[in-house]
Amino acid sequence: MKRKKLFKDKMMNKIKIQGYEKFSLEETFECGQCFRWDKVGSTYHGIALDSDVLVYYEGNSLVIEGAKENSEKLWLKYFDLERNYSEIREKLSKIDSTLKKAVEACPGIRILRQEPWETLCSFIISQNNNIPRIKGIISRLCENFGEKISQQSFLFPSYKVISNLTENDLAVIKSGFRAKYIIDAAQKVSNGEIDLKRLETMPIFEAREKLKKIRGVGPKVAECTLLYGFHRLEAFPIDVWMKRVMEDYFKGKSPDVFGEYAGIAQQYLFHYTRTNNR
DNA sequence: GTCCAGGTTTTTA
DNA sequence: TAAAAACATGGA
Repeated sequence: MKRKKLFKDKMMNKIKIQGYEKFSLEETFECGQCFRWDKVGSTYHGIALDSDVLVYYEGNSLVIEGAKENSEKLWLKYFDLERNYSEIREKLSKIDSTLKKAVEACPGIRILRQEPWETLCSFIISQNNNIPRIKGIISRLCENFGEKISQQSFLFPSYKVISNLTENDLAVIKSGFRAKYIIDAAQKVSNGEIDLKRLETMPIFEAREKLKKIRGVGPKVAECTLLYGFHRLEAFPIDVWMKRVMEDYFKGKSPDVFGEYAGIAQQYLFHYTRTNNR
């Protein structure tokens, strides 16, 4: 029985990607944009694109083990590997010397294209919370209400499913006061009040206002959702860390100084100050 | 026991 | 209108 499973694992579909430039799994997964990727030895285990996968380097290839057949294109998009980041890094480096340092400290970061609903829900959970606990809550949310896709893995539950739950049902995930926010978000998406499809292309200022109609979604969560869930690279989330960065290095300036890639600039700066202050 | 965590809502002055 | 306090939970 166990042997059979092992055999099956061995035969699992593997995708190999080459030709990416300065991409780092560690910098990308540990920069605070995602909560469902975990380091396992020298690999990362995660659930994305409806698959339970292991990703790692093999020579100069990036391997995605467990990916669906013919999903290479989707994974390229997921990791944003088709975008010319070296050009963006150069552009950003010219804007400011602190930003230049931040860029050089973690050039392997990519902004993932995560599922919009999962991202919205995850960042609602993130408020006034720490990363280990955010991960725990999300993992319990998936185990209790998501579809099981393998021995240990569950998909992120749909908004449809969550929209029919009560705060009491959600007690098992121990999200505290955030439970009612999660349900409100699910209901507003379910009943069409919030149209995720339209948010993708809507002018960003309108999209912000739409998202903030959800209880528990303020400027920070809205901005994170736009950047990580909708790949709106001009979105610029400001949390306690970024507030400090802005105070220290960009006093009196607006995020506009970072231009169309403000979100990517934010990610370099966020990772830079966090790793330097520990 | 107290403080804090990738904030937001509610209450208070 | 702006500034505090409250909000659940768990680890340090």
